[in-house]
Formats: sequence, C-alpha cells, structure tokens
Amino acid sequence: MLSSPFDSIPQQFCRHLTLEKGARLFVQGRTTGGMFYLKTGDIELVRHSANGELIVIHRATADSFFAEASLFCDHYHCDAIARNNTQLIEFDRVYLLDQFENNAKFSMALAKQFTFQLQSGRRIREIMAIKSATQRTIAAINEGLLVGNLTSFAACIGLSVEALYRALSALVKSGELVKIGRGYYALNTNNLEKKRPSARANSKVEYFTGVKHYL
Amino acid sequence: MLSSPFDSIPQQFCRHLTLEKGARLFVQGRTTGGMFYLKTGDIELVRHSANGELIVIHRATADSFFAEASLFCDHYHCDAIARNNTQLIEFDRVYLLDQFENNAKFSMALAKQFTFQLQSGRRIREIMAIKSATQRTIAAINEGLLVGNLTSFAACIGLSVEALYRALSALVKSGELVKIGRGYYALNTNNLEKKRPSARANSKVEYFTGVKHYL
DNA sequence: CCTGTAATATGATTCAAATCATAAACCTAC
DNA sequence: GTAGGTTTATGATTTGAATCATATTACAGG
Repeated sequence: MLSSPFDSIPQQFCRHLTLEKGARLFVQGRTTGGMFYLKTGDIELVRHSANGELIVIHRATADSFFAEASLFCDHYHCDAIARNNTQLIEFDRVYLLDQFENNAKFSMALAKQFTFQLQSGRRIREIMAIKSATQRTIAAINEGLLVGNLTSFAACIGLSVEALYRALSALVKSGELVKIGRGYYALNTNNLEKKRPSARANSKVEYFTGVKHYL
Repeated sequence: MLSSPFDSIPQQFCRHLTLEKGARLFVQGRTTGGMFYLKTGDIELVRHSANGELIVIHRATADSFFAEASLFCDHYHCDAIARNNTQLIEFDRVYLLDQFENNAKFSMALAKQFTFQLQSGRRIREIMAIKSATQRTIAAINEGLLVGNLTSFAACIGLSVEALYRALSALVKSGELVKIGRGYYALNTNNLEKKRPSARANSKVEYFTGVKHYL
C-alpha cells in the first residue's frame, strides 16, 4: 500500500486521522506537524489571495501525498479543507527530520519519492497542455491516470465530464479503447500491436511504462 | 543564482555544457550521469510511446532543474533534446549520492528543493485547469510565472499567443494589470489595495507570495 | 423495497479559444 | 541600411469544448 520509506515508519509517528466533509485539516500560519498521505477522500489546499479571494493551489486525491514542503517550513502557507469525508495519515515532522539527520537510507528513499512525484506531476502538466479532449484523454489513460471513477478522472485532466464521455466514445469508435463495461474502459492492445512499427516491435529497448514507478 | 544546495557543489562535480538546437543531451536507456540545471534555452524530454509516436513528457525552460529522478535510476527513461541553443550544468550523480550518505545538511537542502518544486508544479497544474483564458492569465501572473517573453509565457500556461494577448488586453481594461510597455505588463497594485477588504489589509498573517521561494 | 443521490451517458445549443490573416515594432545579421 | 525573422498585436472566422437538458443505471440509507 504505502511506498518506501513510508511503509517503514513506526506507528507512533503515524497519526491516523478522519475528517468530515468541510473540516479543516490545518490553517495558514499554523505550526507544521508533518506531511500527509491521503488514503481516501479529497483535500483542497487553498490560499487567501492578496485581494481576499480563495485560490485553490492543489487538490489532493485518494492515494497521494501532500504538504511535503511543510517538512522544511515552520508554518503552513495555506489552508487544507476536506472536500469529502477523508482518511489520512500524518507523518511526524520531527521524526522525519531526525531520520534525515541519521538515516541516509531513509532520506534517500524519501528524496526518491519526491523526484518520482516531480516526474509524474510534470507529465500530467504536459498532458493538460494538450488541447484536444480526445488526445488528452488517451494520453492520460496511457499514463495510467484512469484509476478512480470517470467523474474524478475528468476533473484530474481538466475536462468536463461530458467532454470526457464523448472522448471515450470516440476512442472506442476509433479502436484505441475498448469498453469493458459501464464506466470501464481499457487500452485496446490489439490495436496497439497493429499500429506498432515492426522494427520497434523487436526492439530491445525497455520502455518505462510502469505507472506506480513514477509515484 | 543557483539555489541551495547547488551553490555549494564543488566545480569538479559540475559539468558545464552547451548544446546546439536539435542536439541530444541523453537518450532513453543510457546510463545516468546526474541531474541538470538549465541556464538558458529549452530542453524537451520525450518518450517513445508503445505505438511508436513521440510523447513530450516535460519541457524544461531557462532557470529550472530537470532529470532529478535520474539520481535514483540507473538509466534514463526518456530522450532529452535541445529545442534551442542551451547552456546547462550537470551535477554529478555519484557526488550527490555520496552527499546523501554523508552530509545530512546537504541532503535536507536537496530534499527541500524537491518539495518546493513539487508545490510549484502543483500550483501550475491548478492554474492550467482554469478554463477562462483571462482568469488563467491573471492567476499565472499572480504566481509570478510571467518572467520571459509573452510567447513562452503563453506556451507555459497552455494558451495560444493570440488568446494571451487578448487576455492581457482585457486585464488592462479591467484595471487588474497595467501595461508598462510593449510586451511588458505588471499587476496593478492600486487596484489591489482598492479591492482588498479592510480587515485583511491590517492582517498580521504573512502571505507566502515569494515565487523564488517555491522553486 | 423505496427513495434520494451520484455516476454514466448522449443530444442540442452556446460561447470562447483556436486558427487564420494581417501588420507594425523590434532585433539580428549581412 | 536593409532583409529576414521574431515578437507583439488585433480583426475575422471556425471549431470544439462547455453548458444545459434529459435519461438511465447504480448505489447507499432509511
């Protein structure tokens, strides 16, 4: 479930939290307690802009980390609000910093985590720059981003749900996707073989397609 | 110029490189040599998809880092191609990993770098999810993303240059921006004061607005 | 089981950004 | 200086995604 090095953190440094929809996890200015892993639900990080309005700076979704930078900051720079009932784990900041001082293996594993998330985030940004709904959708699916339901997937890639449904239909029609069932789509591997150039088909190059690897 | 901990790396571990437009920095499968800081120019990281086409997974621009994950991987998982004449620095992987083992201060500074970049990337992603060209533009400017010329800024926030020019015009007309000169725009601070609620104007909360801080 | 709600799905319409066209300002190289 | 390329800029048109409307399916809770 939890990836390295979080799977090795002693339980006394993992605070398991449950938040009701609408509850605040922390507020701007509060002393930082640690970084978080979001098991289920949604957390929105919002900042009050200079002219008073709220700006969403990140929306964390299930099975992701957030507030990593708080490890190196004394105070939170935004509010964190639960947009759904959520379950999360807070990893104790003092423990993590202590591990950084004294446990090179741990700090490398953590830094590795961070760099993989950087990669992942940049890929998603590149995907979100794709104008065509259909092209963006297939790119996102190719990156393994289609995990939850279609509604959250649509939000994740910056499309309206309707646009996503139409894109999925088009991709099924064009043969790039197959519809497994209501709300379930998969890459059409047959189609993949057909389109792959023969030279490349026998290539010895190892493609880096594992998604979990990036996160 | 270079932020911590990169400003403290001995010169013998910093390879200064110059690439002609179109040149390859590394190719998929090659043994990793280190992570990079891009001084000037543009580097595109591209991957060959399963069906043979090229996928841009990241476009690094001036004054940014890339290939951080290569520190923890033996081989590059994409090609890096210069899209303009570029100057960059390669930080030796073996040195960095050695520092991780033996220099807690250094590894913390590096990890801090990573987390700030994570924050920054997520904010940009959130900005790119804004549909309205005008709203997206002002949000990006508020985040300090308008640094280079307007053409690259447009690409950075996923707008056509024309849409950006029109958004800028609209923002000048609405008073949120002021046009300093041809191609130069700035936030209208007068307008800001006017709109800011009086309660907040006297607030003691420190807003986290420094952009460099995030990168 | 029934009811309310959310997710999936598709059709019709609207609207805004992309695209195409054009031009002036500026910058560089010869 | 001027020729060619790039950036900035604006107008006209097209296109495609958002929006609105509607319906079916699925699912949770009483």
